[in-house]
Amino acid sequence: MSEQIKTLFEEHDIKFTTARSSILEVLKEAHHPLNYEQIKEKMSVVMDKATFYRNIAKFEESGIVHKFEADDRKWYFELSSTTHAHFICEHCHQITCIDVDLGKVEGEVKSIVLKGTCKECHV
Amino acid sequence: MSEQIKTLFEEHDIKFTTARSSILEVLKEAHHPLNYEQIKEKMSVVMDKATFYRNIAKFEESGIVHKFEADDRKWYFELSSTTHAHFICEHCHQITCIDVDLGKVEGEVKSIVLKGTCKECHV
DNA sequence: TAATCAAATGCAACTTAGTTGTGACTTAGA
DNA sequence: TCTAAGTCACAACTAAGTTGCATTTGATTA
Repeated sequence: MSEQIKTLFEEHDIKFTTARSSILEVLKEAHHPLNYEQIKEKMSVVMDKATFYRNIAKFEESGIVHKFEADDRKWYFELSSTTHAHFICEHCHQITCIDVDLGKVEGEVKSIVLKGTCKECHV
Repeated sequence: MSEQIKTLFEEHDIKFTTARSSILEVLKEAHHPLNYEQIKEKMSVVMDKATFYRNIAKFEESGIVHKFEADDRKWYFELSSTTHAHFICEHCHQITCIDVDLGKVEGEVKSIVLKGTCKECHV
């Protein structure tokens, strides 16, 4: 387990378990949001989906992980970082992180999701 | 039925039915996106959810209606108009339409969803 | 190191928005 | 009015995510 992840557990007063570190390990390696299925495939340990979702909920509560819905009725997860936008292509379903300048928006924005056709799929 | 809706059916070569006009009537009156339950409540006729979703699918195909997922695992529908953003408050779950200036984004953007805390809920 | 106990896990059953198959019924057009 | 193509209601289904509960695990204390 990486030092970075160990520190996350300590900072947020979360009990260490192999299941939890395995989830965070995957999210740390990925550089874009992943859903349950994708994370499951990459994880080194096998765990029940109930365990997965409960741990994700814990991470969310602590602000370690951020989640959002794409257009496929699935939750996508990523390690929290500065607020940035996600572009979801309706054709290839690829999710990419992008920087956008919103200008002024009233209220506090926590997530931004754009949908459409990415430049690869756009004719 | 309003002339506007009658015209929509003709323009898009969609067969007229009471179920269909009832759905569009509700969407026309609403000035923000609604989900199935909300539309059902407001509709003057009773229809099966299968009928509802199949008709919505038809409208989408024709580009009359636009849909997106909020953060509650439900689809929200509205009449298509110029591309604008939706702000979903994580506290009061109110969905509001807002104008944002995205600057340059590669690809073609069809929908923009912002989530966070609206100014009413923000302390 | 062993005992303790709150917290985490696995399993199975459940929830629910949305989807699909099918036979009966409408609608538009001749 | 008659007919074919399309639409409808009903019921059964799908699947991501949730919940209850008995068992296991890991941080803490002795």
